[in-house]
Formats: sequence, structure tokens, C-alpha cells
Amino acid sequence: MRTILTSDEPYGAGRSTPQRRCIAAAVPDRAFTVGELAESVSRLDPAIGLATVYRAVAAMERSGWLTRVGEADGSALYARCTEGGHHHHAICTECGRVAHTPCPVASEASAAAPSGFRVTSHDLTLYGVCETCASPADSAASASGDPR
Amino acid sequence: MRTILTSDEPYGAGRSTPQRRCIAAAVPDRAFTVGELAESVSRLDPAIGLATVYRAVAAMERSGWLTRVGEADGSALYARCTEGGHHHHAICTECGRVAHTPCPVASEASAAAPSGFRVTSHDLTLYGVCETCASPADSAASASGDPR
DNA sequence: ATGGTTGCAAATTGTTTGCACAGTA
DNA sequence: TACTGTGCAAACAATTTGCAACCAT
Repeated sequence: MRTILTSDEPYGAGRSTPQRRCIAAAVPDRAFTVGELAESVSRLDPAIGLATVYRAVAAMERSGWLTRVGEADGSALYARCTEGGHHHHAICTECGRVAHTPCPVASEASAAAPSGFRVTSHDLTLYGVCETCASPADSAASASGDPR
Repeated sequence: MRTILTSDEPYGAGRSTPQRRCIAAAVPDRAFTVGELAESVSRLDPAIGLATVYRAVAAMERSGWLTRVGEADGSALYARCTEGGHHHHAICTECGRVAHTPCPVASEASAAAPSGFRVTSHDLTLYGVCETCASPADSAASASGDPR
């Protein structure tokens, strides 16, 4: 259902406009909120409005180029996710790096759920500290602002 | 950490006022949003304001009498949860009934998480249809409005 | 030309907070 | 009496939407 996209097609849906190209270029390699992305975008081109970023993120998510991976405080967290298939995300609370993790629910929780309860969907997100951020000597790890 | 409370102490913290007693009485035996609760409360006593309900829910949650069990659309879902220990919730999308389910994460996902990633917390909520709502002949099952 | 895209501002929604007053302990 | 709780309205933050001008196709 999700297509692997090349860097030439930022998000295989909709038109390619300078704004969207700029927004796609500003997408970091970690989890981020739309607000954070808008801030980066604003540094590249102050004329691009917040609403445009929101709409672009929606389009990117619709096409599968971006995935909603969780939420920090009151805002949604997004990240690039080229992985296919059903899986979950492990988000480092220090630097925002996102790792994939297999789904333990299908086998365990479904069976563990109350008898008669048919699980139709579930949400699972792991929060923690990644290996890089755990290394004491690694102070240069935390790229920019951290989610949560 | 969580105390088992008797029905005499709606939420073992703070004062007992007519409003809070009313709000506690309006808490349904299923998952609900603060908005839904406020509506029920309003039927019992139209003079009670929305802010008061929010503050009461916050107090109830603080004392452990209520637990945040998930979220529907943009709003938080709460429910009474007397269970102790670490566990998760299975919420019926038809009637809102909440069931407890053991946590499959500690054992599975942590081990499955990328090496070096130290999981500090996680969120897991199962959505589905409960046994009662699955029974075709059971139309009287869905109590009132349903979450989600 | 045609319909998706953008900016801006205004509107929504869920939730919180400031303040003066009322009521519990 | 000393606070905590209440009501109401205003404040807030995240996100969405209406609309007119624009521009990629």
C-alpha cells in the first residue's frame, strides 16, 4: 500500500511547487511536530505560511511519504517512514530519532485481551533513549530541538 | 501507588462539594470524554460549568479514581479504573466499555526494540468490539453515545 | 484554461486560567 | 478564618478553513 519513493518525488501526490519542495527539504531525519517543521521552513523562506506547511504535511502523509508516529504534548509527531508492513515506532526522547520495532500486539495482546473482544486496531509507541544519546561522551548527538 | 477507594470517597482528594458529588455521580461505567461527562452533569444540574467539570476530572485523575485510557478524535478518554499495577485498556468502539489487558510490551517489544534503545515508557491501547456489541441480537447494548 | 496551491486571517475545538465570590473544613 | 472550589469569560494552542490571487500542468 505504501510505495517506496525516490528523492525526486517528494511525495508522489499533488503538484510540485517551490513551497512544497522547500518544505520537503526541511523535513528532518527524526520525529518532528508541524510547528518545528514550519520553523525550519520559515528559516529557508519566511514567506511560507503555517497553513501551507500543515497542508503539505497532510499531503505527504496521505501519500505515505510521511507517517504520524506519535504525539508530544498536544501536537502530533511525524517522521519519514519508508518501512512497509505493520510495525511500530521507538522514539528517542532526547534526539527524536525514530526506530522501527515489530508489533507485539497481534500475537500477545489480542490473545490476552478479554475473551470475545475483537481487536480492530491498536496504538503502540515506545518512548525511550536511543543508543547514541545514552553514550555519556556523545554530547553532539542531540541534533536540534527534541520532541516531548 | 493507586488506592482502592470506597464509593463514599468519590476521589480521596480535595473537598466534597455538591458539584463534585454530582459530577462523580454522572461518571458512566465506560470510557467518556470530558465533554460527554459535562453534558450528563448539565442534565443533573445546568448550573455546573464546563471548567468545573474539567477541574473535577483533573482532581479525580490525580487521586487515581479516574484514569486517562486513550483518546477519541481530539479529546482525551477517561474511565474509572480500579485495577492496580501496569496494564492497558481495550476500549469498545461501539459502546465504550473498557476492559483491562495485560501489557505485552515489557517482555516482547522491549526485547524487540533496536539494540541499545532503552524503553522508558510506552502507550498501548486496543480498540475493537466487545463481546456484547458483537452479538447481533444485542441492540440494547450500546448504552449512550459511543467514543470515537 | 483549469484546478490544485498559497497566504492571510478568521474560525474551530479541546482545555486552561484569571478573578471575584461562595462554601467547606 | 483560611483556603479550596465554582462560574464565567477570556486566553490558549494546535489545527482547519474560507477566499481571492496564483501558478503548475
